[in-house]
Amino acid sequence: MLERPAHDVAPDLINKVLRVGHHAGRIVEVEAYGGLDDPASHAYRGRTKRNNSMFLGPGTLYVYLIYGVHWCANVVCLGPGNPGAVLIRALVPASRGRTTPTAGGSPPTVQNMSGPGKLCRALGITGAHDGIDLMSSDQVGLFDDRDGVDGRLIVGPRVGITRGTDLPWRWILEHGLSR
DNA sequence: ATTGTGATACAT
DNA sequence: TGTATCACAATA
Repeated sequence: MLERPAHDVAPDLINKVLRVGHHAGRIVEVEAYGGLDDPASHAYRGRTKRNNSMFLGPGTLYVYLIYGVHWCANVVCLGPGNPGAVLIRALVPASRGRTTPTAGGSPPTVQNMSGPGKLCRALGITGAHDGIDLMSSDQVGLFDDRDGVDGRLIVGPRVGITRGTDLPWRWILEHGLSR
């Protein structure tokens, strides 16, 4: 499933459910990032302290801080010698737009999960989750519930980058954020 | 040759 | 605001 290039895995993550603790969201927008071949990837210049979890193998959660403010979450693909990851850019509440009432805080909404930084805040993802194995963790999980939002996939260039802008490695579920 | 440090550019 | 990179200094 994840042991393929990120640009191959990315569209397959659409409509999968990402769960963190008692919050969950259905993936409706993703971007793929490669390794040494992709100048926009954090792994482009090899292994560093920050991108270390991109090298831990498929199923690893790679979480990094952007603008010194927002956490962003990626699902790592491929193996240690050939890093790649899928940036999760937007979610909608799981279970057909309704979320189970949670003890305390209000459940995530469409609006507060529409963006890579916002979704991490909504689900409570922080640097503490960097490097977690999605397949074996009981705190975080990635699921195919064989359900999802109907719609076409819109493919286009990645945003917020200065290099590698030619690659059509962004996938958005049409109407995903409006249902 | 290698390692350290301060400035700076920019943010998958 | 954190990080990587670059230029250059210091070490040896």
